[in-house]
Amino acid sequence: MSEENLYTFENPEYRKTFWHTCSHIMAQAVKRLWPEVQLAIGPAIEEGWYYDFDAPFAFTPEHLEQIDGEMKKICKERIRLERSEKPRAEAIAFMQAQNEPYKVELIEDLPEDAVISFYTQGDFTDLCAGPHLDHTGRVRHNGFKLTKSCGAYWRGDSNRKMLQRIYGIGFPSKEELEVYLEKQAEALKRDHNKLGRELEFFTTVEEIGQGLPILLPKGARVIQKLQRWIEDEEQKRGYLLTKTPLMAKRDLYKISGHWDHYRDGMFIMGDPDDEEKECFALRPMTCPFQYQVYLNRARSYRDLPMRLGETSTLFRNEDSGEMHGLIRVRQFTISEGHLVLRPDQLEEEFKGCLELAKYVLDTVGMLENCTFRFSQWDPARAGIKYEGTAQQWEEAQSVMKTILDNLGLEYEIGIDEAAFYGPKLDIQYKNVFGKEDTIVTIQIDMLLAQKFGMEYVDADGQKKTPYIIHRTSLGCYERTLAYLIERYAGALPLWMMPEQVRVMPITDRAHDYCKNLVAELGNAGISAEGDYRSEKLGYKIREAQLQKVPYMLVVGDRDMENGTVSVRTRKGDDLGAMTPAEFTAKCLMEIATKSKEV
RNA sequence: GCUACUGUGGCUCAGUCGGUAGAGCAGCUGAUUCGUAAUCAGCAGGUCGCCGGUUCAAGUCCGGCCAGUAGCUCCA
Repeated sequence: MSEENLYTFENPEYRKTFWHTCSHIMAQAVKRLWPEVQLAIGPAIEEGWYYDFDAPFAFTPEHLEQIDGEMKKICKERIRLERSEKPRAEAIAFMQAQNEPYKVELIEDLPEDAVISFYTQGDFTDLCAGPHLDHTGRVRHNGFKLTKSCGAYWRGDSNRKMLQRIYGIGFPSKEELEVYLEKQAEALKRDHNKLGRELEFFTTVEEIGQGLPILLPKGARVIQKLQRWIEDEEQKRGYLLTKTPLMAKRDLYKISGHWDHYRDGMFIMGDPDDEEKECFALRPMTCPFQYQVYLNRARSYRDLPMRLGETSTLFRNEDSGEMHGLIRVRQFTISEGHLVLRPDQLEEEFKGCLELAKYVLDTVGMLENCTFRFSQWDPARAGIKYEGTAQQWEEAQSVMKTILDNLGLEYEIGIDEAAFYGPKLDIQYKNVFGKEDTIVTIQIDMLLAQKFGMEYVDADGQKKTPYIIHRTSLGCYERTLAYLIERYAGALPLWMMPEQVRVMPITDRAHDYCKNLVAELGNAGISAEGDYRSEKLGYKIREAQLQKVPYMLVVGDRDMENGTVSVRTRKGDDLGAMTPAEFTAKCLMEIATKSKEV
């Protein structure tokens, strides 16, 4: 990067520095307004910055306005930021004198030999590693905005005090800020939780409960199309379909380890502590159920790889604050699968799983926005969160690393993101708020086969323990539907739309012609509906457009005379007149190729 | 689970200082038959999330619960 580009927003380092200085300006403003407020931490983040405060009152929008006003003053004052260092004891004494206990704790936790640096801007000094801009005037008084305030635990620990976090975003100019805010507002219009309800894909009902959405006919139809496609695709790739129970006695979960590691996350029926009486739990995952398929009889090395697939409904008792639309729910259905393998098949099969996942995500148009995360264990939580020995974990993780590196896959590493039985490759997707969730996961498991006594007789006559891959292909259907709604702003590709064509007679004279057309399209496998209300054409078009119906077929006297239909797309393109046969062929072609056009 | 905020017909919202609920869209009925984003008229629709308290009187004030939103924590 050339010298002149160094100090521009193009440079991510500069951007972080800019936002970090913004966070100091915000902290200075808060301290000027309310000296009793204590400071925690205030970093730059991916988009903007935040600062955590411990205040004796709750920040309201009015407080944020006051802070904003004070920040503008600080920008105009063009205060220089000066770096300084203090020895450890002096640094602690300084922050104690300032009555900043959180800062004291931060310093105490630094290694003995750490350089402890401070940044001072006028009357405000903060513990900080830097770097920073040279003076506060670099931030324009109209180039930033405080976006929200909310609670956040001190040091991310839910057992410690909840502080108040204020988020902000800023740019070198007012115009850039406005462009950003405009883009944000546009993104929020795609929010599946709003659009999905408006378009009647799903709804929720208070009496049914949190995280239990009702899929309305349109949403149910989309999911049905996705499921049929995935089940067929998996069958082509050698998967065997299974159908296993939605619940089991606690005994099963004791074997799998879920009783010890996941009991709080399960819906339990019966008294879990009364060993005399039967106790059931709804399944939070499919693994131990699908393993029974393998265990049904003795297996030979010739049976492997055994690829088991199931459209599997799961139940997880998420905490009440976690639910979100269709993205985080308590009951959902996933494209679940388990592959039982010989060690020499692991790499090939893992590749196959990844290829399948990439193929389906690409087909639905989501792959380009996915990122990959190699989720590893945290040795510090061995035996608490994780089962198995360090040796087993090292082996599983190194096998996965080799596979990923051989594939040349770009990924980031997530420490302490693994499953309790093994490392994962998670495919992540961001919603309109920028929040990331796992859409697809592929996991290597070297532990559970042994727990369940799964074996195969190898060519040498010896009994051996297989490896297992846990994986999804399209992931959770509810979550995928949510992301599809956001990705396409509700205008899903033709092949998955519940209503693909709407036929619109201009006058009553065209009703019979249209009814015929709807029936013919239906026979050809195209979902079509007719709008026979005595409304004007513009009205019918507007309504179909708002409902994102891909094709509108307009039929008037002219079309009836010529034996044609006038075709219009939801994008607003007029494709002119064509014969019903021509239109049907065009439509069927686009459905068959799963086209993303229209 | 935690912090903050929100809850008025299917949807979007109004409702003053506490005085007994109002509009638009959607729906229904009728008229209209109109060629590419809203035809006109009429009708109907609400225990103001639920429970309790204060008060002569609560949509409005207070408490609890339920549900929703953002974030934190969690996410096999």
